[in-house]
Amino acid sequence: MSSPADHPEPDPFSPAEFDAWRGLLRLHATVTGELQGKLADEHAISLAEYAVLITLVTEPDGLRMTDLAARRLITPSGISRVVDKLERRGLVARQEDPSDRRGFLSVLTEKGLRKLREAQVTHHAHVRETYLERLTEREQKTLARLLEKAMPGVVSSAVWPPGAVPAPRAPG
Amino acid sequence: MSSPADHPEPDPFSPAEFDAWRGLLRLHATVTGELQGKLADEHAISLAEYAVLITLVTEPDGLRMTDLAARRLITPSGISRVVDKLERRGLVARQEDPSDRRGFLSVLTEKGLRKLREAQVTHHAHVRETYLERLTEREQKTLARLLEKAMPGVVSSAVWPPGAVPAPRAPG
DNA sequence: CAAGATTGAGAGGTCAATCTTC
DNA sequence: GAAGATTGACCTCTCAATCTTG
Repeated sequence: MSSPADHPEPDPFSPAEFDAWRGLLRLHATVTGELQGKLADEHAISLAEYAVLITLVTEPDGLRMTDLAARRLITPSGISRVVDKLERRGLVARQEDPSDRRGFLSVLTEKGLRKLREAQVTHHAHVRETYLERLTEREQKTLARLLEKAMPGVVSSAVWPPGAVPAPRAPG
Repeated sequence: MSSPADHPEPDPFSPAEFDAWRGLLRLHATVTGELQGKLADEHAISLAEYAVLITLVTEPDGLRMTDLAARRLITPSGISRVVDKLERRGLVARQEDPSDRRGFLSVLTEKGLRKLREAQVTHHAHVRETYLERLTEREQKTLARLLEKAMPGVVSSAVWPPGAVPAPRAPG
């Protein structure tokens, strides 16, 4: 016969490690799971699509597909399909990259901007209600500082993973 | 013409809110993304499968499919398919629920326990290297306390969502 | 008829292969 | 030949429908 007692846990998590890991997983799954549903019901948009729109709104010149993929932490293949869907709905547009004929730039359209601003109300309200609202500003800052310490750059870096998108090219 | 300036952000996140939300998303995506790859390469197991095994190891009598789904925050449909895969590989077994002939219990097999213990080494090492290791025990506790305050029960509740799994039935 | 579990169809992602341009 | 983008094959999960038992 055999039981879990015969196969002891190798190098188990301490209680503090266990709580910090499980809490992160559960909170993330709960917030994003419900958020997916609300965005789909109220705005007919997925969380992945929302993430693409919110990434592009800060890039008036657009982003190359590969860079957009790196920012969203999905593959070029996956980005190509998300952008396909958004383009069919007129929320983003593909433009040829004038500096490299292999590349395409995804840019937010006027319609995409309006859609983003509508969806953002739902998004922010939900994230606040289920996560941020019960923390003081000081606690939010402490939490962000701990996340940054756990994985340097994860909060402070303008892009993630760091260095995925090069600094703006010097003119000429 | 129109530009983002004409569609101002409605009720935007404060810097503290923004950092706390973005840091959570990025850290989660980075840790779990790489973890998926390592578990697949080294143990031929997905993160969803690992999560099922780690859930069942604490339940010597097994869990009903619906309860297992609630614990893993996926649908009964999804659990049915994951358990199918694990059962074909002999890592879990389905047993008829003696108290309700509609139900089935998923139980961990001896082989599943061995696989879990092997995978756990990879899992814990990765989570420590990319997340827990740069925090002191005190910081890990602070982080867990903040997550718990943000979403009460998310750390402290033995099961999540709370109440998904009923207390053990009284004998008889 | 309600609840537990499963199945078919579809959405959304990955990897490997392909095409075009550097 | 390498890099950027896309497509085909496949995998996993969800939703809606179905089957069985309470």
